[in-house]
Amino acid sequence: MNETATRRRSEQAWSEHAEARISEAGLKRSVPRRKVIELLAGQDCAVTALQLDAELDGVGRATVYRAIEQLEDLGLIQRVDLGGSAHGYERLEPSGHHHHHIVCDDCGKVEPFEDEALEDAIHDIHRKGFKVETHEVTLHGHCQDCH
Amino acid sequence: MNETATRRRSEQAWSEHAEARISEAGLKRSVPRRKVIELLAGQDCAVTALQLDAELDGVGRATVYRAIEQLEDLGLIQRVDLGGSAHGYERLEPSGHHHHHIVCDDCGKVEPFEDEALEDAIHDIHRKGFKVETHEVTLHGHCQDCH
DNA sequence: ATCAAATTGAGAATGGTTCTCATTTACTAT
DNA sequence: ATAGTAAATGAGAACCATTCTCAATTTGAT
Repeated sequence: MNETATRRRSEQAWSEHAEARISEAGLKRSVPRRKVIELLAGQDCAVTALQLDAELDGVGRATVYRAIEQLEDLGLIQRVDLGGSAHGYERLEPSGHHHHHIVCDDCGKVEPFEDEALEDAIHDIHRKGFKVETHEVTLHGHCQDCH
Repeated sequence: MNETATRRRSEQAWSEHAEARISEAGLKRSVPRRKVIELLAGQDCAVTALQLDAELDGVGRATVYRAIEQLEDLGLIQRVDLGGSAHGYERLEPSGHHHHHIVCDDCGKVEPFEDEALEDAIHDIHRKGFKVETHEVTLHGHCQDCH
């Protein structure tokens, strides 16, 4: 199985998972929200609310923002700060598998990366009085083109 | 020497360092910008542009934002995303000493933390084509009061 | 088919940030 | 000191991202 096929299966798993969680939470399965979920399912990295809105015909902007808020509250997506003015959002896989980001502060280019040792170090952090659910790591610097 | 005295000395070192870097960059030493620097120097954790503006009489909002942009470009402060609508900013010590943040996604409470092993893991990350300058780590979860 | 509750879209309102521009201030060379 | 010049400023307009409002529609359970 190639990479594209693997990703397609994971997308499907996530959107089904998301729809199921929506129902469990007592919310209805509406068409516009499903469109938002499907679009998020197909992204490789973070997208902004306005990017989603621009891609979705027949879905109001308010609906996009509302869907994002609900998905975030249910732990299905995560907000990430990639340096610009708008926030990005990306899937949280049920498996826990995820990446972090490296950002060029000059041109704004964003690349995802994964690091096992980093994950281990983060999982070893325990703070009294806090139950940690997710985490976000961003490296800032300059890319080759801007250096 | 107690903690307060240690911090006071570090604040002073930072504001002097910041003023010096401002001059080196060919910028003038203006009174309003100095007020912004002094106020940033006295903070224990991240503050927003609007918080700075509210504290500073006789300094225009635009000046606060301009000062923040310049200080960020010079690597003297760092922007951090702490979950709310506005961005926070905090000093980057010349020594490299810094903390990260743990945020309660329910009430918005923010606590700083430090972790040596985490820093080591981050410093071991190398990405071809990128020169990493700074990094940001945020843990999200629920605090005792909200759990 | 009926009903109540959830959801929606359009647009207004808000909050945070950036821009504009005429005036003031800081540094440099006299 | 003084004058010249470029940087910096404040007030408010403008802008972008986000949230709110509300009447109309859709959904899921009866």
